[in-house]
Amino acid sequence: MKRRHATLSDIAKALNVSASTVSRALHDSPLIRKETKDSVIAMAKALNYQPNQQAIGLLNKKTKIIGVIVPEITGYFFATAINGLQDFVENTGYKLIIGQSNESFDQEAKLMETLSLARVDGLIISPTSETTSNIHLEKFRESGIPVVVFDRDCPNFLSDKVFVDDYEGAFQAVDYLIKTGCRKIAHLGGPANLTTCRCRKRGYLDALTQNGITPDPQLILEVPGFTPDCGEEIIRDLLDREAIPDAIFAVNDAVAIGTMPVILEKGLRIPQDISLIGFDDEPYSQYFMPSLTTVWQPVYELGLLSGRILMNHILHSPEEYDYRYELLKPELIVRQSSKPLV
Amino acid sequence: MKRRHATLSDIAKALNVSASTVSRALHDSPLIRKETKDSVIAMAKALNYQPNQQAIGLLNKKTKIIGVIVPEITGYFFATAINGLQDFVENTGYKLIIGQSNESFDQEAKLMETLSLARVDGLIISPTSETTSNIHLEKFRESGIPVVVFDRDCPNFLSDKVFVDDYEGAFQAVDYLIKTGCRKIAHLGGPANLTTCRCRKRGYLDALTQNGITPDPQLILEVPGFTPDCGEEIIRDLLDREAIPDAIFAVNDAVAIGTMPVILEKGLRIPQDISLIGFDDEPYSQYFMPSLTTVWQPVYELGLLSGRILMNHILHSPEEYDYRYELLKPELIVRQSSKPLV
DNA sequence: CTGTTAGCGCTTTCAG
DNA sequence: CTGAAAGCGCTAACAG
Repeated sequence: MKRRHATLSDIAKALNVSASTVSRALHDSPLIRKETKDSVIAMAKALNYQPNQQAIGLLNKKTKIIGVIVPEITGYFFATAINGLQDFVENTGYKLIIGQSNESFDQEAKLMETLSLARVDGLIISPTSETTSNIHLEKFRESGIPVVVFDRDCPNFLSDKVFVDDYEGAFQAVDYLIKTGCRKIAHLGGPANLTTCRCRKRGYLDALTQNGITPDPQLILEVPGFTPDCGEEIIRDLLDREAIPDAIFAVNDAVAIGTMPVILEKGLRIPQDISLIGFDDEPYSQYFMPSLTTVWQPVYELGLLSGRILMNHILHSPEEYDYRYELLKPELIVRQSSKPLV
Repeated sequence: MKRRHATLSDIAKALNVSASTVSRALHDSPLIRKETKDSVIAMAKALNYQPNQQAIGLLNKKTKIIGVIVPEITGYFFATAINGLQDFVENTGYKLIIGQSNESFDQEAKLMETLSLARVDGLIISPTSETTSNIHLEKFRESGIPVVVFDRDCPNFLSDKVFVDDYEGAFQAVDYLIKTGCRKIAHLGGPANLTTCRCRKRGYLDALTQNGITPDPQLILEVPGFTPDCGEEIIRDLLDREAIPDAIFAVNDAVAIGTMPVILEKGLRIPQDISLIGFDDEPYSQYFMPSLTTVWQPVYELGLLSGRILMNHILHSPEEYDYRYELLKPELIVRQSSKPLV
């Protein structure tokens, strides 16, 4: 049974008043007599009135929707960030439309097109590993829609930005490896186009050199993606060489975990022969054996803060706006896949 | 620099024609002369015209938004289902608004309120483990908004439904355990209010009895949630008893994985002393050691099909509608945490 | 082939 | 205190 939604004038007619009176009453305007208000409110409830957001939006040019674009949603990292985002946004009356770029620039551009059409009031985005141009973002900003870039940077694009200090996290991890006696530390890095991956690599390199170790190019590898099979594949190459590393710092937990079966299968022990450190602290990482040492990231906060900053920008959009730049602190979580400090 | 979005009449004015001509031209109406069309299209592009969905929606009472409510989004299961859903919906011009109920009935009800306010054209929902009443769903249906229930059933609620055959998956898993020589098979079941959990339990029970084994109530436990620590906690109780099971069938992979460290720590071997089977086939499950035997579910298809059915209902909503009921087939994936067939 | 008009549901002047 | 009227951007009769 399809019932039309009740409208303002439905209430107005039922009460023999005008639509504007009803509108004002519902907005608790001081211009309306108490009794009128009460009867209006009662009738609204009786008719199960719900204001039509589209009409309101049409009027004040707002959709109360914010767009989110992430590379993917099935992994722990972005799903958790979205979680934080949503928990914040929920209480503001805003809704989230989420799109996945699948690490494809074209899909990302297409999504932005869709979101632009949907007239979102703001955008939160983490770019793909293919994204090198900002034209699509610039177009968004030119039409006055606030944008927050999070986790992965879009260099040269001016906007609010919220990141995790990847450099610091990587530095700590590698520094820790060195302090536990490791010298030949390999790095399984991610796609070099991503700022996160570049930062982690820099952290790795700096930790080495500051500890008097010359980085060995042979030990610096790049995986094409962030899944366990990427780790599995690349570790086979690495372990087939004569000089085997005594530690591995992987770009994330998934890659690290992909290496574990191969390492053990070669008769090597973790951490006695090879220490292993990941990045992200995924929920499962502590359940592997040995449990995985990793760098925890404040992902939930990352999403939450991005949401807070965007909403702030949307609601009190000033003429002159100072873009924010936030850097959240990660934390090394030591478990069994690395040796104890000596 | 905030530029107003171009409107139909902007184009009309620039070309000295009426707004309706522009509208018709843009819709490629046969009533419009080719030259007019061309000039309109050119001008639309020049002004970067984007039709205002809110105005259109206001007119034809559609938002082109469909609401999605899932218990959570950070786990592999629902994230992947949403993935499938989104991949389908993407090409239809519809957008998704996703909400998480966090297994709370109140949050679920509140989300439905929000989605109703947002005037979504349809709803896809997997209810919480607390949901026992359908009043909120009924209200939705009464206002004529198509609903698809997926994965977890809302008994007695009439709508399209898409599930995985949990009974069948569980039966296969337990039958396999028995065929590999296990007799004392424990079940770590999930919240009994969930149809999925009840079906899995029934599959477990039937597999036992059909193989001439009397179920042992001592071996049938219930975990409060779906995380590894739930498994960790409950397995400690179980292994503290004198009669230790020779196999465990867990409600999902996460719970199964939570038990692994405890089992091994007690000096028991998997699968020689205890076979272990999970449910879901999460991405990491094959990387544990031993790798986890599990029941794979067609999650992506689950989401995709739910989307397809909903869109079909929305687009060709007939007067008389036969609700669909789809049951997708899971598949047992045998790995190292269970013994080979004898 | 094209223009005029009305109206989707709501808010907001401007008049009473 | 309340009503009438205009308009957000678009489409769909109804006229030419």
